[in-house]
Amino acid sequence: MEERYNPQAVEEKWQKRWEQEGTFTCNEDGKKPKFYLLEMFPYPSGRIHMGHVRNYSIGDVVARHKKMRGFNVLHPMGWDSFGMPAENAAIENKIHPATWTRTNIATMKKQLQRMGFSYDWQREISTCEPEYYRWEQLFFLWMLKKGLAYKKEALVNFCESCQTVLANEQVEGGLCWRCQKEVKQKQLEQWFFRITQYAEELLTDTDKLTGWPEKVLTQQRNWIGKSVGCHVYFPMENGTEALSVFTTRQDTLFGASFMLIAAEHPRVTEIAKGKDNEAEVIAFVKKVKKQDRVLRTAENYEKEGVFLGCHCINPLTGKKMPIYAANYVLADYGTGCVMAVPTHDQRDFEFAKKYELPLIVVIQPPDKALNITTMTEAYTEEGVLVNSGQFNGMKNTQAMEIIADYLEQEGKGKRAVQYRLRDWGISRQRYWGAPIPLIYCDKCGVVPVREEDLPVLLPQGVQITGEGKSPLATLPEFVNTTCPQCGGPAKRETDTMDTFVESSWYFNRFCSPKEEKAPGLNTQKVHYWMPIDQYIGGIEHAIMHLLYSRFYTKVLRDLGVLNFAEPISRLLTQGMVCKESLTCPEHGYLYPNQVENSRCTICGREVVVGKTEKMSKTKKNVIDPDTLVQLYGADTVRVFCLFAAPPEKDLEWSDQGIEGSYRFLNRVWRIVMEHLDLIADIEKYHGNEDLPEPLRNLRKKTHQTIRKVSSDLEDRFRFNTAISAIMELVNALYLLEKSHDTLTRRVVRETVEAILSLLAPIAPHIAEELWGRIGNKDMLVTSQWPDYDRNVASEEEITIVIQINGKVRSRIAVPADENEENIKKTVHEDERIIRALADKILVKEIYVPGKLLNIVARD
RNA sequence: GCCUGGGUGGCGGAAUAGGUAGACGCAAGGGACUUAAAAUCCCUCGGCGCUUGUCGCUGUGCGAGUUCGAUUCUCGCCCCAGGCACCA
Repeated sequence: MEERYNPQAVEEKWQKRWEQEGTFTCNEDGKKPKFYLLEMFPYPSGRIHMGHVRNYSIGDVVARHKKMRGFNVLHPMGWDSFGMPAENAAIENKIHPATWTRTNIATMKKQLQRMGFSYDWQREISTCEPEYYRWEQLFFLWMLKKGLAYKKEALVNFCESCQTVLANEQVEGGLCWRCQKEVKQKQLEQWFFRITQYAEELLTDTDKLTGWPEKVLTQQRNWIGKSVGCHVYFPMENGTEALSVFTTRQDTLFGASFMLIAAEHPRVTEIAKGKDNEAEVIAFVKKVKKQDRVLRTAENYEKEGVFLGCHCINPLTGKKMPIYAANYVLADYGTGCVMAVPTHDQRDFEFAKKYELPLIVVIQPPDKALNITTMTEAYTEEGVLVNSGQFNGMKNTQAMEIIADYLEQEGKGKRAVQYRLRDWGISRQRYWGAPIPLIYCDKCGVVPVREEDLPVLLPQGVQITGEGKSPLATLPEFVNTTCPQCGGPAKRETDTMDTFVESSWYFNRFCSPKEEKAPGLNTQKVHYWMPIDQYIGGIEHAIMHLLYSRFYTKVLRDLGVLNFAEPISRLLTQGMVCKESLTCPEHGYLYPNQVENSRCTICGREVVVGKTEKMSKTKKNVIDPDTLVQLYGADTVRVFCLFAAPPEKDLEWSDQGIEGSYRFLNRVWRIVMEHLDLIADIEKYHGNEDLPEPLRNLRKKTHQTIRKVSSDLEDRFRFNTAISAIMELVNALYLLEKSHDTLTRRVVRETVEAILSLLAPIAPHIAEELWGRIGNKDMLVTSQWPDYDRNVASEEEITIVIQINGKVRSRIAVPADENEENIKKTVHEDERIIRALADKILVKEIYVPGKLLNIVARD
């Protein structure tokens, strides 16, 4: 009896071999072209889930394929190991974040190794270790020196009952997730990176990112949100400091009939001071501060405001404009003040109607006359200026520049560019992050930690309760220090850095993971490998992680560390693996294995099936691949993940179908074993003579499959269709009758080799095993990707579709090089076409070479 | 709400430059092999209709449009997902 496919044995054997031989260890020297392939490193949340497996299976196919294509491939893996879940685990299970994190890393590393991914594990990094974050602290100091890091007040979510700062994720419907009390906004001094200084470069460089998906670039451009307009100065009637406004609609300036200031803007309380309704204003400001920032500016959100008892002057009309504090204006965009033009802005229109404020039409549409008493909505289209003094009669689009010129001449305004992008707040009032290396001295102020004193280590002995101030602030031995400048007593900064900082430069560190000299990056090595040739990760990182990484790269360039401006040449954003979340009314989110017959296994209550969303530890809607690996082996899991959908598409998880992938690998195993004795010691066919038809067809299919799989892997990243094609080739091989004839054996050998080579990046273990069994001495993983012969792959006969008025009526088979004239002749001899055209008049014929002939006919 | 994507059989998906809709696989049904089961192999498989055919109509979220021809392009709508600056 033939030996059966035993994935566990095969996979463990080859994983050991690859490790022993250092197959995936790489270095800089070598004559091959370099290829840096990187997948987004995981947060070590506990166990690998299907989202990771999908991401890393895709990456591994590319890495192994590139290796077979002759590239010197860098394919590293590491851990984005600072973050909130470690602290949550500490609160829940009283386990130290470091212990929890390192245990998770060990587990997940084992899981990844069992998947057979081709990582160079010698380069493994973990961002929570001082060897990593010490350089980040150094970069912080350098950024501070350049003014790229600075401190300012900013709002945080604060729960007064827990006395702690909450992440957005920890606020559920405006309430604290732990105590259900109302969450307040609190002003805190926080550190920021001046990403806005790079806004223009980040924007213009998107044009250079030709290897990025357009949708990601569009999202980044919109996020940066450049708008071109003017600052306009509105003098106060009482002579105090004029209000400066940013507008992109200076053409509507004559229609500005009132002024709006963001409720949380410091100017609001200042202006209202001593006014009759000061108390009312203060109450309003308090109320708005509680409103959700996102909702507040929504189009259909109730617009609210309060009169500040004061006017400013329209600089062009000289008219008095009442000043209101409003909820739909944001303090941190533009100047925080907006000139309201109710006739030509919908939100201002609604506000004006509500508070009975004056309307002035300044743009007249071409087809109708606007009337302020009958208008039901703002007119936001183009038109001709009216009520606009010397600019009357101009098209509003033309008046843009002219009015801007006028404002500049008169000193009443200035052209200006505004970005929606805000500076990157990096302070976190948390323990499990990189400490910000600063010291506060009563005498010297803010003093940077001396470079030679880095790293500022995270202290170990800490109690994490989820309540009270930042954990570091509770440790006197950490907080109390001496000032590096004056030697007097001083206190350390107790905030840690946003974990996005670590992931903004880790790809550089992979190039010299053990570098101990400042700045932790060996320039020669980094410049050999960088930029990343192919980056692969979830679409959910389209904006923040990828934008921060681009920014940080430009900063490191300007700090003289790097010599390039963009870290990623080609980007593949994979869709998410989604699954519905399950919640128990008593126990919250549940893992799939905590549910039986739609009941919670802890308390027996009925579970609520939530919406389908990306797999995450928080939602517990994760699938652990281990059981699948145990059942079917890593190769099957890899094939299944790749076969289920194209990489960019979201994948709603269902384990239906994994049997099919397993069956396919079994079919591959069996067909090779069946032919083993016939093909083991024979050379593959590579001649030119005329073959009998079944062999000719098999060869054709073989070469077509090589062509198809090559282009699917290389150009299209369509692994699902690549696998389909290999399946078809395997099916074709099954249809061939076995024979001892030498020619057949040689052609079969060619096909089998092709199947195994094409399968090598996708299901590497089984391919490697069978490759050895058919008598190859060298490993498949380091062998060459197969070539195809165009002539062998080409079809000698093609099908031409015949349509009448766009509907398929017949098909004819013709030689591939048949000319149009002969095809038309054959078509008109086709019985079904003759019948269909019997009572019709031929109008015209459209011939698409090699594809179809459409006959347009009428009755 | 805003920004960005997506929607094709019972299911996952295919159709690569506007040109054969449903490749490949799953599930289901029928059959072969077997004492039996598993495994394997073969057949059927979008819907409706009939004269059961190399048949007709219909069909790619919904409604319109452009075109000889639209899953593909344009406009409007519905639904789903991602992001919205402290989840990573």
